[in-house]
Amino acid sequence: MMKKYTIKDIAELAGVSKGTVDRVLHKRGKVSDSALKKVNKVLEEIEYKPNPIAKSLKNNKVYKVCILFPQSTQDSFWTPCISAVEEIENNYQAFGIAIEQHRYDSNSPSSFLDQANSIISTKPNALLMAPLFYKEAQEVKKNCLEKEIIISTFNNMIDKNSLSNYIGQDLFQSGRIAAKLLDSLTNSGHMLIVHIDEQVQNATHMQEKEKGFKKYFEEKKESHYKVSTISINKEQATNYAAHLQQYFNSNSDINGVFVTTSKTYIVAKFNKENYKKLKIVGYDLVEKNIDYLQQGSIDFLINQNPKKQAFQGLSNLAEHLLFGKEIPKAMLLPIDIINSENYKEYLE
Amino acid sequence: MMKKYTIKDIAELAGVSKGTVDRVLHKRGKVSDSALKKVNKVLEEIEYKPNPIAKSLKNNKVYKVCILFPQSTQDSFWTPCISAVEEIENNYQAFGIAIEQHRYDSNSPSSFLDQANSIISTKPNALLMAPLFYKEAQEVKKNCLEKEIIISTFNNMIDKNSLSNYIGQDLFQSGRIAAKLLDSLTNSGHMLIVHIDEQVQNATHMQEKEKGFKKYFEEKKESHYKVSTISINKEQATNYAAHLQQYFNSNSDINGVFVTTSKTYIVAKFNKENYKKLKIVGYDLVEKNIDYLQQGSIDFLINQNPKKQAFQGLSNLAEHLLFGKEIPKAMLLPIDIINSENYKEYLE
DNA sequence: TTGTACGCGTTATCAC
DNA sequence: GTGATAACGCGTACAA
Repeated sequence: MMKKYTIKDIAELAGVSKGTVDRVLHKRGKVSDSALKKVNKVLEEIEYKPNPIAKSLKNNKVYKVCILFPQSTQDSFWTPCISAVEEIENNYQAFGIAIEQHRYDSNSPSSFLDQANSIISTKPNALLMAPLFYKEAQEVKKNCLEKEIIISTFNNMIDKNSLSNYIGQDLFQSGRIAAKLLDSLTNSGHMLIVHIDEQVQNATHMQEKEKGFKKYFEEKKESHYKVSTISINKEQATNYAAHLQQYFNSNSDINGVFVTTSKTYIVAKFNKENYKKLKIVGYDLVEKNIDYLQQGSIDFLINQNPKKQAFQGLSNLAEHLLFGKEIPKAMLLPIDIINSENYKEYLE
Repeated sequence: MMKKYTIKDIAELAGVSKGTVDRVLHKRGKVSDSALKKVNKVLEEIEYKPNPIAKSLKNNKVYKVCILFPQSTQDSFWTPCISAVEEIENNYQAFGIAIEQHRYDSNSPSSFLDQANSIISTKPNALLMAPLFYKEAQEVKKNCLEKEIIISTFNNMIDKNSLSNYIGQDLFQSGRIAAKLLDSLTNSGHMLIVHIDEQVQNATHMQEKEKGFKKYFEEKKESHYKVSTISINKEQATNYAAHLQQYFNSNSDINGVFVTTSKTYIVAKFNKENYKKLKIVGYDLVEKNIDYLQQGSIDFLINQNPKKQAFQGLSNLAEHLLFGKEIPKAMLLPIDIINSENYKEYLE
């Protein structure tokens, strides 16, 4: 409950003026040797931390932070990001942070680019985005740098040297986790990786997961494991069940399936209605997946936690703008393993 | 980037002085009808949010927040709390929050009480504690209330009606999670719950977990499951292996074990060296558990996340003291499922 | 090279 | 009832 040391205190202790202390602290020069020594002596004895509240008091402006991610009508994976925005607004609105939410069509690179450029033209202080399209994201990044808009990305990385304040998960490791889970669920040795219904833009995503998955089984020494991969794209989407049935008929030794996207429910539905022998591990707490998780048709889900990603990203930006905190170059969030009993707490 | 509305703005718009606006906003009375109407009219038109930074500027004091939890020499479960304290210090020291860390002997109720009372006598602004001892905790709580010290608890609850700002997990649900995990790992029907090496004070903890575990199997319809329970206390601790061997010899159908404490490694060690057929689910990311997790002798760990608990507790207190945010009466944190592939991100 | 005065938004006090 | 003013801690502009 003691008092905090302020510049004024230091000035009094050193027998100089506030201005002089300020010049010493900020190394602006124009200080006599004798004054410098006096101030430094005091600074050594006490521990001075500038008050960030007072610092930011002068900023009577509203910082505009924009967030850009896909529409959730197309993929409910993104829905939780909305509540992240709401929470951040509650926390930081009074401090002068205004969040603007923008969405784009996850099937249209040009929609992403248009939205991003329209945001940039309004000159926000910072932009947090989930960039599905690599090439377009590069351009957006360039435009932001030009206009001195701070840029952060979440869920999808746009450069490996992390120059864009990435918040997300280690996708390779995430594939390993899926492998370990299926390994503990099954005893047979034939696993299937299923890529469902995603566009080219997510290729890196799925590839990383696949690599991690395979790596796990390669490392297992007593390895009698076999890993196969199939991709199902939109064109075949009219009849998933027939497609899957056909595949499993000729590969009846498979009993573990790793679905690399949030469309896990498609395989779960097939398994529940037709096949009934698969152990399934997939991604994300979307409604349909949770249904099958509760019914026991999906064994585990891996939570990519889009809400936490967005929340962290916005937090980092707000704290930086308000209090000058450094933005971490890369934050790898934990990868949550979800089963029918612990999903609830992760939903909110 | 627009300007924020301040009291001064409102005063100008309403044609009154700042003081009058202040009296209206804080309902201090002593305002004429005409002035009241003018100010209220402006307030309806614009959206005014007081600036919490300016509010707290006047507080040129250091708030003292104490945290009290068991020594980690006795149980490394508590070690991560230290880094929670460090992170909070980094975040809030400059705002005028000082954290004081205190520890007690987890085997000694009187040590807990002594430490707590010694803390209280220094009159901190708030106390966050992990109270292992129910009776003593009641007394501590009473003493805090008398001295107007804000009290919060983490990891262990001291009242069910949540009058003490509890941060922790749903232990019943945590038992259900363990059950589901063992259910997916084994096919036989005999499960064993092992309570190891804990004192009476943790009885509630372990009972809740046991209840949840049993409930899960009761609910399973096609239930050919059997659940047994054993407790191993300190006296028998000299020879865990013999003790366990004896039990399993006469219950050889058991192949799933749920250990309700962080001493999970004891059963894992026995299994690795002597028995080799158990699937094991237990608690907490302590070093020995992680070793066995990596070796495959423990299948899953449930993370009670003491660091996050402590971090949340301290955050809540700091934000309350600095900016007047409300302290949640109860925060139930997610219950993390950990395997050999995802423990790393949860450690830091 | 140094000291002083002012502004930021809020609140409390004091004089009218 | 009301309005003017000081104070909080920091940065900065300006005068000495």
